[in-house]
Amino acid sequence: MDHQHDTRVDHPALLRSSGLRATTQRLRVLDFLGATPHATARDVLVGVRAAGASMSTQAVYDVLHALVGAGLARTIEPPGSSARYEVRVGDNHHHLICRGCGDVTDVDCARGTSPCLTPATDHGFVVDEAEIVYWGTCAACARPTIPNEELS
Amino acid sequence: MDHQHDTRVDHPALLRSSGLRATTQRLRVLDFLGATPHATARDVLVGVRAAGASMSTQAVYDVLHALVGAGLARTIEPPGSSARYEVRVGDNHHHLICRGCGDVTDVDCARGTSPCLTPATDHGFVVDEAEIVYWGTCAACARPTIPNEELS
DNA sequence: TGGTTGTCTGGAATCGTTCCAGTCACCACG
DNA sequence: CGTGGTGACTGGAACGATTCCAGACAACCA
Repeated sequence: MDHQHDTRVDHPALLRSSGLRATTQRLRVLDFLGATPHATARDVLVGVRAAGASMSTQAVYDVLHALVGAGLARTIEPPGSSARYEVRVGDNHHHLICRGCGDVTDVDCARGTSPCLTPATDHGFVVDEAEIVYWGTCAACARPTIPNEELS
Repeated sequence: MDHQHDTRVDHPALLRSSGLRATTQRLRVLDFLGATPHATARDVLVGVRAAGASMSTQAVYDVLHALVGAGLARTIEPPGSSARYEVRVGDNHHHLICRGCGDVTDVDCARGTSPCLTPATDHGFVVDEAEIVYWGTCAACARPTIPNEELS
């Protein structure tokens, strides 16, 4: 967990070059997302507040929407989970999602650029992306349960 | 749109063999889903009511959950859309989703059974399914707009 | 036929997300 | 550097999809 992350990115310049204002709130959110991939809006809210910012829920959503709209972030909406956000954009990567705990992990695309796959039949669609979600059980959930642990 | 659909399936027997009671409400929902793939809960509600049933929203959800739980239906949760339900289960098919109108279309898997793909790196996950969503523009949305139509 | 219990009813609640009018603060320009 | 324009945040409220809950109903089996 103690790895170098995007604190070296010039976030103010990044925002401005995307046509956005470099507000304090946006910088806080970008810092947080850089350190915490696949965070929910609530994760972001709690995280930026823990870092000393005073932001409302709405402001968090506003910031996230602005970032996504400018292509600096994107959303992942796993079934049964509130929306998650990541700043890894501009590449064609996919996700592993754990059926147990909901953990989301990036995985590089082994095939190439979008669309990395084409459907058997396109039904008249012009396909521009093939989004792949690998469902399974993560290492933590695959571990045997501790015998003393009660099943709910 | 005038095609034969699952009206010939013995829905009562299907339900009972899955350990569920063959209630009128469930039969209505199965009939509707057979005719209308990828329907939202609201679609189902409106649809079964149009067919003469008097059902509450909660009953619709209860029925859908029971069907999904018994493996007779499954959910699709496209981003930005409420949950959708389909009765095509037991095969490994994928979906085309239109970025414009949200239309969801089934597409057969060209690769085989689950998991039809494996990730470049599994990060410790035991992968059991690779879900593919082909994003693009459907034929209807790809048509040129009518010149008199105002852009909003 | 009657009893059991899964399922539906109908009102209410939850939660993630968005709306909205007013205030604030970034930043371009003089 | 100061200032005005306007994008962005505030704070209260609303919305919609979904779930909760206690009681009534109805499928089904003996």
